[in-house]
Amino acid sequence: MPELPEVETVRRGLQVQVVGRRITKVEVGRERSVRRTSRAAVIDGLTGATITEVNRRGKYLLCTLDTGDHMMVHLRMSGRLLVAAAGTERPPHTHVVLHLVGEPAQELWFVDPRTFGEVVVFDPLNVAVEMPELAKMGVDPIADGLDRAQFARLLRSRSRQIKALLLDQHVIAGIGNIYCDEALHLAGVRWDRRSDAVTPREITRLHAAIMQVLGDAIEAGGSTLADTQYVGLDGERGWFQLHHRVYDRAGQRCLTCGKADIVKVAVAGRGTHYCPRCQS
DNA sequence: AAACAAACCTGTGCGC
DNA sequence: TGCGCACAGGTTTGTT
Repeated sequence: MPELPEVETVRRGLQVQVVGRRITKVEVGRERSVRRTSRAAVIDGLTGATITEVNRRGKYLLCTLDTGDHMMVHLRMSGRLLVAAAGTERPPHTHVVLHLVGEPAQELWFVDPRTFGEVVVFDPLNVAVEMPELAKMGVDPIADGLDRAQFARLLRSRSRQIKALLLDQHVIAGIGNIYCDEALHLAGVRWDRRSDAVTPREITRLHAAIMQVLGDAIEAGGSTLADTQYVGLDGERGWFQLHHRVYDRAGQRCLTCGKADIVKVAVAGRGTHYCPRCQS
């Protein structure tokens, strides 16, 4: 579910509401959410610790603790982080709860119906062993910055369908299905173009489209679809879905040309939305 | 190397 | 109203 803009929105919420507060108690319900390590490792690693910093790399949230350890949270498809007053009734599928000191006392909930997401406490000195995917992650367009020249080099480094390349977290980190389809549409580039055959003019357009879509979506607090799966830390909805031009609009008139209908096809199991007239 | 398909889970929406 | 199937924002693994 959450892509870079949604994760960034959560990160900003954590920055304001959770940084500097000590964790007094930790509850782990479903062990699957902490499967990378163990229930004990997460409870022992977090109890008594204070989160001093919250960073994001791609779709990974990385919290620095005053103990020297780091806490990684990945929301995958259905994960949510929520802050609520201590003692508030918890929603179904609340698998990890961090009790935060303060007045009033609050709790940070990790809620995840599909249980694809995870919470990991690890020693950053052992990152290569405990979180190997972090070392292999590609450039984050927002956190690291991504200029046109570097983007052009990434496109030419492989010969793949452009959509597959943009979704590959080892190449560019943070773009998911929604923002990929939206960026390709804005740039007028079809999903099945070869990455190394995109023209210089198209590279310029696609680079600008990616930066704009991600930036605008962050400003809008991400996209909250009809199922309301994604919400921010306080349960607030994002509104970028109101600006979607192709995602989840199959069969509807293209908002760009006003003449063709949006087509949806399956590409490697992912729904892919595009305008056959605007994108070539 | 690239492109699928399947796997991991649960919930929801749709057609019948 | 109820049932069964398809599908969902992600990522990994295995197979062509």
